[in-house]
Amino acid sequence: MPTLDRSLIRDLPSFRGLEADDLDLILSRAWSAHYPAGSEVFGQGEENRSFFLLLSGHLRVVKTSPDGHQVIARYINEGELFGIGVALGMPTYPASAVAAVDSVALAWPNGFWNELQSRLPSVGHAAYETIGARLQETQARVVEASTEQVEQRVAHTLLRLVNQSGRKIADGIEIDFPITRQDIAEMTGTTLHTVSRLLSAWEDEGLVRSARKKVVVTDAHGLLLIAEARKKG
Amino acid sequence: MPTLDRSLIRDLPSFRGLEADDLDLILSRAWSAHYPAGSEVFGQGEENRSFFLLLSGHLRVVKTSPDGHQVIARYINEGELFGIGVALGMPTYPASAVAAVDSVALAWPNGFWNELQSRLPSVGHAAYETIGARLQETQARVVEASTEQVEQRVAHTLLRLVNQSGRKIADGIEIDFPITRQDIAEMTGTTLHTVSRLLSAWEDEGLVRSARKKVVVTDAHGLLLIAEARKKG
DNA sequence: CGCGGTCTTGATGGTGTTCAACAACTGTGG
DNA sequence: CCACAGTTGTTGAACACCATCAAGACCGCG
Repeated sequence: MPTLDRSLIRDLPSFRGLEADDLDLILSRAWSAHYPAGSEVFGQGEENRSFFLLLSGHLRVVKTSPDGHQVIARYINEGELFGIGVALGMPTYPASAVAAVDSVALAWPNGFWNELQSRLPSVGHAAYETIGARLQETQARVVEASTEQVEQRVAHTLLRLVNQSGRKIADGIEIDFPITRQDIAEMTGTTLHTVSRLLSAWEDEGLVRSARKKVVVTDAHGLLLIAEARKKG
Repeated sequence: MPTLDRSLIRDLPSFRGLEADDLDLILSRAWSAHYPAGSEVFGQGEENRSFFLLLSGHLRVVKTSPDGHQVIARYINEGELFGIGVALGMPTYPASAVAAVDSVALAWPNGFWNELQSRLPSVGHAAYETIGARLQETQARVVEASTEQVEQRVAHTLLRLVNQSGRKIADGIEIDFPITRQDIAEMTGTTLHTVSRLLSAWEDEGLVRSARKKVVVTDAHGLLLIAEARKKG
């Protein structure tokens, strides 16, 4: 296997400002793997053995409830760490990670975590900030789920998706990976039927443009108005 | 101010196995404060300056949404760390902490965190495990909120409360602090009316016994059956 | 070309909110 | 010590939201 090149990770937020030696140390312990669209990087409940960094592609983080319902916890974008339960002492992965498109990831053995954290504290720090951001996002979702109507939740979710994984195109911002009505339903706790109706209505109002496995937000501000709408003062 | 005594923290999970010297170091940087029932330890959005450990009492962690809705994120019990956003690099507190009963907490300046983590890694490790457990719990709540009916969510919430903060009494397990229908509603994303109806029904079935600001689970197994009940196969 | 996956749209009904009124309890101040 | 106000809890009735059921259109792929 050819040695991994520093340029792969040099410019990522997690490794910003490291020396060439440090990058080489990190890469010397890493291996890379390709995951075809639809394949699983790790499964919920599996023993936590490695932590990862997504080099290219997009992953879906899916939690399956005891009664078989699927919930999409979040999407992972290029350059993000994932599967870092080792930083929180988790013995197993709490969710599955599935490639939404063909993806490439770096992986390290969990045993490397302590060494990494003590020799390059800035990397550990960055990882904990990532965790903090995700915790906040998860808590925000609890608040949304507890207080908002379906319409507002779907609007918020679309806005989050374009913020985190949006790609600017001619007439708006496109979600950068294939996403179905069912996927959006699993992020918002509703059904694909309701999502379909909402997207149709919003398309009529000129807020979004959608097609098969594709959503473009054409009027983020208008969508925000719906997301923030309060039924009662 | 009299020096804080080692016995205050010696037996807590976070500090298990530390030497007397280590405990003294930790206590030398701490101060303690009393919070009357209903008072705020810190407020959502305030600058994150300190982290805390609850010595006695119970706290409610409350998030207020932009449109004014309150959601109870969790309760803090005796011996638990809280307000440890510093470990995740959070600049402000993401929620408020309110004393549910008269409470006493130790506090440390955030600046002490790095020193603590490097000199006594086991404490840092314990804190990260606490964060991991809370993250998992929060994610479980997202799944519940997205997939379960109100009745199941309330049942799950009661079970979680008695597991985390239950006190065994003659005929069941009592939630160890005053809790209203409204509080339970804010933990489950419903209204106090619905909670009241459910508790009345469950009382008739002999699953719980409730009074003003008080709930006793008398048949945890029966409640679990409701919590796990699936409407559709 | 046929099949499976995706999407749309209508009709119907149930769950749980909302609105409303009142009862029970606690603490306070006269 | 009692009256009163504020908080907490109960219960009924009406309706809104959205899940569910149902049927079919559309699209891409093997």
